[in-house]
Amino acid sequence: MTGRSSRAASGRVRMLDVAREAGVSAQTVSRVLRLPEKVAEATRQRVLEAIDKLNYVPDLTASYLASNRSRVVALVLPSVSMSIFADTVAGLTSSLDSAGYQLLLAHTDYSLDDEEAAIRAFLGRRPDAMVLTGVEHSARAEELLRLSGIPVVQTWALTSRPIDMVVGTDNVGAGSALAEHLFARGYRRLAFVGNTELRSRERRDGFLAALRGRVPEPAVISHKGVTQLMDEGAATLAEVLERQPDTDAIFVASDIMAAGAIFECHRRGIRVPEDVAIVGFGGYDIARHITPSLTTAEVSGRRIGELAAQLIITRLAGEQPEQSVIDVGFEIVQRQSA
Amino acid sequence: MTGRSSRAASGRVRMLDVAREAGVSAQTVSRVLRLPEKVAEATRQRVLEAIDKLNYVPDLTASYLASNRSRVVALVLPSVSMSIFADTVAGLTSSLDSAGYQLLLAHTDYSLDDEEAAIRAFLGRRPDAMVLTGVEHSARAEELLRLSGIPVVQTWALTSRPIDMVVGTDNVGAGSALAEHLFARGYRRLAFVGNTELRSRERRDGFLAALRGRVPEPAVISHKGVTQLMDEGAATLAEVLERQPDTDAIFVASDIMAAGAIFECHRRGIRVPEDVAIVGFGGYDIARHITPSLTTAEVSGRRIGELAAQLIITRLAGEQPEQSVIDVGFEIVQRQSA
DNA sequence: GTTGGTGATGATAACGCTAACATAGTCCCT
DNA sequence: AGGGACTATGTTAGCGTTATCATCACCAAC
Repeated sequence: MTGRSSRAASGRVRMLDVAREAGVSAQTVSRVLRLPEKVAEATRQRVLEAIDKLNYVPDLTASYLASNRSRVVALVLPSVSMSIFADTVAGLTSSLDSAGYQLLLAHTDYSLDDEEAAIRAFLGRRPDAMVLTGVEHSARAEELLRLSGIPVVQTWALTSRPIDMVVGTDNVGAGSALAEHLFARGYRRLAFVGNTELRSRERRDGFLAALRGRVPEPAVISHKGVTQLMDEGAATLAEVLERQPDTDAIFVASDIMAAGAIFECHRRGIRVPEDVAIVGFGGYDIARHITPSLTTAEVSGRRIGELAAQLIITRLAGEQPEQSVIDVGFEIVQRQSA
Repeated sequence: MTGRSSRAASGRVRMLDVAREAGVSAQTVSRVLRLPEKVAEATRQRVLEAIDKLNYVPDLTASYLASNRSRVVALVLPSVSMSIFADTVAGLTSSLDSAGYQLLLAHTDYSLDDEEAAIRAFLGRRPDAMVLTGVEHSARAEELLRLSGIPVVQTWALTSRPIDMVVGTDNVGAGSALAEHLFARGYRRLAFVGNTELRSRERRDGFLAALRGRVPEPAVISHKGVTQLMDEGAATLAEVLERQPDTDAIFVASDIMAAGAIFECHRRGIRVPEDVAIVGFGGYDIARHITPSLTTAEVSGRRIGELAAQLIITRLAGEQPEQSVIDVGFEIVQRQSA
């Protein structure tokens, strides 16, 4: 048996093997897979049987090379301990799956350098589109994305000058809405707990701006950890109470951390909201379930994912979406904790 | 300008463009990328400058086609609302990233048919390895994986006959260990809450087997939902108490659901563990933080991910790992809830 | 000064697929 | 009966990379 006569060197079944089995050309097999309505019923059946018999799995890598469509969407997340982004991923995949796209995943550990590396590595896979978290990226990363020419969706935050498209919420607005909520309910000695990401900083800025001049300057605690959110919540609660013992309300920039803070209050015998009120951000399951239940700014992560998928699908179909900046909004949900 | 003379039809920068810019052949550019020590220092510098200047991003798709190595690892999870699997994903990616592999992700919604579809789609991307969750798969899926010839790691459960390799824990053993724990602490009117997956069924079987003949047959509640775990936990608690009002201890097959059950107890004024004791499985953050803290069987999801990555890397380096079945064990951690 | 080894680089032929064009057959209209 | 339109299928030529082998310059050893 010489050279490529049957199963090529790799030993894998190729389209040509299927074609021979079915007595047609490779192109017809390709058509059965991609444009079945263009192939006569009888031929199609024979080809499908051959595919089944030989356990043929088309090589999408080669398909990309020939057609320039990879049917892969790349997703860059800050962290894969993604309780926080799980809904977004779910919304994204459920929409993309049905359109035949697959998901390539990377995480950045909240570092712009790591993000650039991830984006660079992703571009080598020639994805049809890319989804990023946040709107803050290295200049080089933005340049590479622009040059790549693929649709790019930034998520969770908003910006008037997206790389391409953006689906998110107004973090500054959410921060000030929560500030107003706490102020209206009579809290005056406030504190903010968040991390160093842009989104968290925006919530802080909105929070502080809304309160400026009306209450004493709130304490601001910033933490860098990203993985053990509940632990961080517990630890920062302690820090807040040490730095500003008369604090009567805390805005914790994530529900998971806020839950950690509430649990720490339980352990210390601090009553929520009587001794200290707590509000969160996100709208995760635990906010509804925890006792006391958590007042929070709800954002639909799932909807962000779905809209991002929709934008991508529209663009890949060659159309222009109506808007390239979508604000999914937020809702202040009042519960027991504040 | 005719045909391929400079930037090909796609408009993208190819290796050949870099080669021309640097005054070398494409093969030399390829070598700079893959075997830099084989290229003279001066040449290498020129090539690197050209790459930088042209913003060249190598096409890994074409690279795969030529070299038969994709440097992609595919991961199939039951659900991407993956609070449960987040640690495994983290362990997996941190090990694989540094080895230069990228991660392709799909979810199955706990359906074997969906899993088969995901596996089939993945194989088309020609991953260098595949990681599955659980050890239960459709016959066709197993066949496709065997035929593909790539390393396959099944995770979280154990089996003596893996498709290829497996890293997990003894779910039956964990179930019976928790049963012994509850029995030793004097609980006699027991219940089990889990879902229909094999891993959950194994925990149930171990639990029931350990108790058989020693206590009245425990109530068994099975649920199918998979996304809103805390909601499920709350709902099934209600169901347990209705079906078997004198229940004094419940084994809930996942910490997240167990937390949901504890929260429901708070709401109903049921004291844990005085009125009803609760134990979970997993060892997630919330088990430590919730009040009362949750007694559970801890399994290191992160370690599962790391070991899976290690097995893959070993195999892709052409070596044979010492064991193809790795039991990461579990640890019964006693806390306040039982 | 020939031989042979070594190190750096280049030329060519795949890898498995699809786009684009080519061909042959069929049907219908005038 | 001839022409045009359409349908079903085949042929050819890449897509961007790397494996393999070839080439060439240089130097050491005899």
